[in-house]
Parts: sequence; C-alpha cells; structure tokens
Amino acid sequence: MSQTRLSDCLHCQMRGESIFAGLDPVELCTLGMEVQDIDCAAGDVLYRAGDQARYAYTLREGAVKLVKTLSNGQEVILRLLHHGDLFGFEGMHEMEHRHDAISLAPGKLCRLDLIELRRLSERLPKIRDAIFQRWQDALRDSEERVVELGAKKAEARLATFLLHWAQRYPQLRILPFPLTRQDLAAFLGLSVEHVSRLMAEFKRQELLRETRNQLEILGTQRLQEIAEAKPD
Amino acid sequence: MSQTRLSDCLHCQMRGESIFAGLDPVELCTLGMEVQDIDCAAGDVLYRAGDQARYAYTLREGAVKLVKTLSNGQEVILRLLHHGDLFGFEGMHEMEHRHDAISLAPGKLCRLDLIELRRLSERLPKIRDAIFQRWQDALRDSEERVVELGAKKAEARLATFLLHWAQRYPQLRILPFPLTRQDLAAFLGLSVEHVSRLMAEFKRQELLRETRNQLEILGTQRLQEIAEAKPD
DNA sequence: ACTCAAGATTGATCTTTATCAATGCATGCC
DNA sequence: GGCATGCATTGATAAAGATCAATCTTGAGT
Repeated sequence: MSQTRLSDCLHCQMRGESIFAGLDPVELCTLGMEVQDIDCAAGDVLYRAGDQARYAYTLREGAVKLVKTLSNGQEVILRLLHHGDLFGFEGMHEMEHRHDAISLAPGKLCRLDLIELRRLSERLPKIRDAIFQRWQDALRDSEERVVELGAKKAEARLATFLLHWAQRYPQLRILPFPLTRQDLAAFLGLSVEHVSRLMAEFKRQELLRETRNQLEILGTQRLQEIAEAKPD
Repeated sequence: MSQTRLSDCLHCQMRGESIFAGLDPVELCTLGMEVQDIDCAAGDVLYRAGDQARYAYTLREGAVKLVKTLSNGQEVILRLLHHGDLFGFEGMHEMEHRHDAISLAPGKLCRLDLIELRRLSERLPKIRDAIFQRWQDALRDSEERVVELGAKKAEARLATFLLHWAQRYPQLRILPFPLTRQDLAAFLGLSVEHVSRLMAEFKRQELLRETRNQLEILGTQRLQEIAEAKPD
C-alpha cells in the first residue's frame, strides 16, 4: 500500500454512493472522523482472516476480492468488490475479520476506523441505515451465490458471473477484468482448467473477447440464455 | 395453519432467545405490539416469494425451510430454521418476500406484524440491534453455505450438514429430522439419488441411525473428518 | 388385513467436472 | 534479444455426480 493521506470526503466523486450519501456538507464536516485515503497495487493484502478488525474500506477504484481459505489450502472467493463497495464492516460487530481482503488491481480506497464508525452510526441514523443497507445487499448477494452454486452448472454460473460483472460497468463496452483463471475458479467453485475451457468456448462462439486484463461482452442475449440454463 | 391466538410474550419459554430478550417485563408490556400465536402443520406455506411482506415470524417449535424456486422449477433451500430462529424479516426493508417459507413439521410460531416491528425497532435500540444481529447471523450462515457448495464434495457437505443439524439440538441424542431426501438434495445442491446413496453409506458405516423422522448421530468424530474432507 | 401412493433405494449408464501432464504464451528482467 | 517464470491452454483419463428406470418400503386410508 503505497500512499496514505487524509481524504477530502467533501469533494469526493464517490460520496453519493457511499455511506455518507445523504449527509449535507455541514454534517459531513462535523463528523469528526478521519478518513484515510489509500492507494493499493494488485496483490496487496488489506487484511487477513483472523486479523483484529480495525478498519472498514470503501473501494473508490480498482477491484478487491474477499477470500476464505480452507484448512486444506483451497480458496473460495466470497465477494468481488467494485467501485463504491464497502467492505470489512463485519468488524463493526466482531473482533476479527472473517476473510482475506486482497486487491486485484491498482486501486484507491478510503479507510474508515471501525471504532469511529461505530460511534458515528450510533449518532447518525442515516449512516446506520446506510451500513445496514450494505449488510442486506451482502446477504442478498450471498443467497444468490448459494442458488448459483447449488443449482446451476458450470456454463450457466460463468455466464451469470460475466453478466453481473458487466453490470457493474454500465457505461463501458470494454470492461476492466483483473481476474486470473484461478480467481474465476475460486469464485465459481470450479477447477482452473474447466474455467479455461469454458472461456475458450465462449470466445469461439464469439460471446466475448478478451485482452490483457480487459473483457468485452459480445453476446449478452445468448449469455443470458446460457445463464438461465436454457439448452441450445 | 390451524390456530391463531394472541401470544403471551411475557411467559414465553423462548423469550430469552428472541428479539425481545433484554427487555424487562415492563417494557415488554408496553410494546403495544400484538403477537399472533400460530400452529402449523408439515407442508404449510407461511408465505411465498413475491408475496407482499406483512409478517416476520419467530419459530418456537418445529422446522421451516426457506426455498428459492428457479424458473425451471428447480428448488434450492436457502435456510433451515429451528426453534428460536427469526425469519421473514427481509420484509422490513423490502416490499416482498424473497423466498417461500414452508413448514417441515408440526410447529408453533409467533407472527409479528412488520409495520409494528419497524416502528418498534426505531423506538427501541435493543430490538433494532437484536434484529441486526439476526441479519449478520444470516449472512455468516449464507457465506458458510457458499464455501460448502463451492469447495466441498457431496460427502463432506452432507457430513457438515448433519453435524450442524445436531448442534441445534445439543441436549438430544435422538434428533427430530423432518427432511425428505428431496429437501436434503435441495439444501446440498445434489440429486435425490445421490443423497440417498450417501445416507445409506453413512448408515452402513454406522455413523448414524435413522427412523421415521428421527436421526441419531453415532460417529461425530468420523463425520467431522469427512466434513473436513480428510481422506479415509 | 389390503391397497395405494409417495417417498426411498438400487443398479446401470451417461454427463459433467476434476485431475494429471504436457505444452504454449507472454511479460519482465538481464 | 533471450530466457526464466507464472499463467493459460489443451488433451487424455479418471472420478464425481446426474439421470433413467425399476423396485422396494412404509404408512395412510378403507
């Protein structure tokens, strides 16, 4: 993590999507909360499962994975975070982080002290509600994952995933795509080889195009059909 | 759903584990909230996905499954609820229920009006926090499911599940077990036949015994090993 | 007690996915 | 430019799990 400086929330592009949305500038200035502004590189570890939970983060740029590592070394990616996402906030109610948080690409984050955040959310209902909302979203997401993993086959899971990824960049035709095959496999519950074959097959069918860390979805329609597991 | 009457929260066995734990009797009496006391039979539908969310429920006796039904008719069980569990509370923040809630066994529930519950949780931080806590638990559970489905094989998933089930009845050697093979399959992301074979195999190895709607775990130790996917 | 229906089991086979091994491809470093 | 190194691809084979079809069991209803 290269740089740390104080963040200027007042002029942050991201504020509207953050937990501080809904506060007016005066409220924002009187928060009495220091927000650290952090740069990170691909591969940076923001925290590890079991670490004492000191901070939550808002991702402003880049992508982060939340990973659970099993005793046998196998990894599962529990969430993939994009610009605007808040994470690490399980630490508001538990002593330790539950996952590893690892950056996938050069990015920028805001680091929020959890003690201050707790205090703040007791004082300001708007902030409390905003965090609660994030919690609900995380649960809905996670349930969605259970459905995907429990009921769909590899092809459909990958298609769903790609479409969801694309939805996080509505304005872009060419998407940033910093995931390795290993990451994809850990997210989809598949082997690296299987993911590789599926991606190759999707490319052969011209449903997508891939270049160094970038992805273009060509066949949204068809991918939707595959995601719904409709045969051919 | 056979009976509906007013519930007497004050003398409820369950109160200590409910969202009303921590309120003293005076507070409890001045809640101004009517709690309906409901009996249900196996198979009763408490609500369906898409239904307008009017009530949340606390399960006092019995077992309930929360089910997501896919467009192709396939079902996935998202949560299995036991005595003390609160469910349906996603309706506090969304208009409609996200799942089907279906009773698996004769049981008793408290039905809480969501509008009153919302009002109450704004007024009483203890209740708000208790509900928030349930939300966190649900997320942790769901993440645990993602790990199971994403990383473990059938045998291990079943073993984990059985151990978790047993943990919900710490004082019992012979557990209630109202799940069909179909239910197990829908929870574990497997086919009915596969589940049947695995259960047969576990019985052959004398890890468990099963009688009509009842289950006895004989080999906790060994099941733990299987759950961790340690070979033989 | 007899029958029926629903769920459970079992076996055979097919499909999907993992695993193992070899090779290819790019990128960064010297 | 040349060469390690890590990631990706591809193929061959094995294992896990699904599907299909046939029975078996059991409990509810008569």
